[in-house]
Amino acid sequence: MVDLSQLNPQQRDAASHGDGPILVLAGAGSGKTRVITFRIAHLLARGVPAKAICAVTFTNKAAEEMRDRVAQLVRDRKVSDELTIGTFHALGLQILRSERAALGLPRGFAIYDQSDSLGAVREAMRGLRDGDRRYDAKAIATRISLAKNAFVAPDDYEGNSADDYDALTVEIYPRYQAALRACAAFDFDDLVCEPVRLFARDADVGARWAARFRFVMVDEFQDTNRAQLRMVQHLVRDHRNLCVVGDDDQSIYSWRGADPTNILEFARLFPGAKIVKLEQNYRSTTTILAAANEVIANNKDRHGKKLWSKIAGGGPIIHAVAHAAEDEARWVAREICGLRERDRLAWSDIAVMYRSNVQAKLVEDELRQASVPYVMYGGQQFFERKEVKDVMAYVRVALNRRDELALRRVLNYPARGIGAMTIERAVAHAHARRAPLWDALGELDAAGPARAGIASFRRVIDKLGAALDAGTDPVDATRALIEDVKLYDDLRDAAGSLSAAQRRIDNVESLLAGIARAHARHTPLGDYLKALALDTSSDDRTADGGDKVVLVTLHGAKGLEFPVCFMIGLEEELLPHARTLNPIATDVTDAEHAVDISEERRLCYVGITRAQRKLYVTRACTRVTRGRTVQRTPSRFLLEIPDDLLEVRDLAEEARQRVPADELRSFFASFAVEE
DNA sequence: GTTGCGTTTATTTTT
DNA sequence: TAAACGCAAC
Repeated sequence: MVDLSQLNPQQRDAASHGDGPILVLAGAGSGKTRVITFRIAHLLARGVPAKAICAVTFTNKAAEEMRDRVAQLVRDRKVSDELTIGTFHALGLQILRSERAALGLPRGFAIYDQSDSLGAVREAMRGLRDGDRRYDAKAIATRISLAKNAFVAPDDYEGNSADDYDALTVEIYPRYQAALRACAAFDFDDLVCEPVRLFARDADVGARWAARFRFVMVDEFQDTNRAQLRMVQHLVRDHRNLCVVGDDDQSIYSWRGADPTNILEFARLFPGAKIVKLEQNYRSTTTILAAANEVIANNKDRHGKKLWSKIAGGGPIIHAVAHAAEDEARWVAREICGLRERDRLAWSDIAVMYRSNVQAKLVEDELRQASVPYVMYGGQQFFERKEVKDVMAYVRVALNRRDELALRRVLNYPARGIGAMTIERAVAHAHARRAPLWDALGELDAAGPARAGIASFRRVIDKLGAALDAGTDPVDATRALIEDVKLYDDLRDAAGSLSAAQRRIDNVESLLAGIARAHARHTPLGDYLKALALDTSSDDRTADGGDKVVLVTLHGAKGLEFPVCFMIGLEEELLPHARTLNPIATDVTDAEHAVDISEERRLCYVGITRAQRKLYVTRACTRVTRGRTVQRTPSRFLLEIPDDLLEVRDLAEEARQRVPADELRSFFASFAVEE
């Protein structure tokens, strides 16, 4: 039996809830993962088979953590392995894969990641309105993605006809979708939408999946979009055993399609739902929570919660005011050094959080100056590793000749004399006959200057495909391909230095190692490639082993916690951000709709509640923005924190007093460094 | 294809 | 300010 007495009364109430819908409003640090894992363990103990339980998360990391914690609780790996725990996208993929026949899909159907799908949008935009090709494909891709998130089908898209991009999307979205289907490809959003459409289209399949799970749980429910809600609604259609956990006050992703009404209107969506609030916080001091509560209380449209904790101490929140942004960053760096020396903190106990990535630059400079080790979480797109995607493209084509994007990616890579002209002719030929590009290539093979190149391309692909079909070790088959196309020679030629070339070769080798591991697990190669597309966390950015200060955006900080947190740049136009304050004219919103800063406030709330013991909120009075020095106004959110929780530090004043000591210190420091 | 220059534009990001 | 982008020339 599971020992639910380890939980507080509200947690226990939620974890032991039986049949029917339940909404768990879990405040920051209130132990929501604990509730979900105990609930799963409790259901198992009650005799519910593991196969009948499904838990959905947003990230692979969250899914992994959940599975580990359940495994720890039930102490039976066999049982915990039978649970369905994964992201919405992984679940969608599982559905598509098992209904492959009903959908008429080839075994090697493709998953298009963001850059693949952007490429497909570009392709769909070709030829259309050729005169002004200055349209940004990314803007269209975003609209298509948002439409899919809102479960709007290609033919139903309307948008705002006054908006050029919306109007363009009306034309592009159906073409894009048709192109994907022609390639037997799905983008990330399709992984959620298409299963739902299949359920509606095919009653048998729909009934089967409605009966597949007896209990469904969804984490971070405030982040779900319309399409995801549809999927969940279907999965619990027949039994309504749905447990969702989330926090409306931490809804910060509506800009990418999350629909907070899902959590706000849960009781209406699922009549008779039980609602449990988790308000005891096990993370932060009373001071920090008081500040958080005061700030978030200014938002309307919330379920309403007041976090409390038993953790005392930590002192007041430090409100540091610098003259210039550079001074702010320098002070943060020095204070971090002070914390380590005075309070014996590890670097990794400390985080610096900011609204937008550009703000990190000044802090980075100062930390480097002070020799403080740091990592940036999230940051920019991690390097795409072109060479890995190239090899994957070859394999993708070998598994699915219709995967046009992959085909075009490597058709002339490494160069084999197939120029833009030839490709265009082949594409035109294929589209005219509504046939796959691969077949068109076969017909062009007989003539033209690119004849030899096309023939050799088809030969290597066919050879790889045949080898994979024949059950050859996929690593051997792929390695043979790499040799056939002389990939490593090309990498060596293209790279600037020997070490750069070696790194890229190593990247390909680690892909091969991954394929080998998958093969050892009896995972089919196609399945492994699809999983790889959905998995970004295996990249080495999560390598957080080292003791380093963490630099992270407020968005990226959600779900994390640190003993000491610095929230920097708490100024109007930074938080709340200028883009929220003055929506650009081309946007739909206008004077009639007052600007809504509630999501910015939630962002601030998320930041405050990351801190366990000590919180610093800092700002500057002047800052260089776009090459201009501008006067800054304190963030309105800062003013919402009661004064008695804050201790103000005037850094300009402090610096003036400290100048002699500082100069002395830097004098000795320079002495020591130069020897 | 790649380099270089002038121009433009400035959130947040996972799957 | 600075990086990302478009376009022209190699």
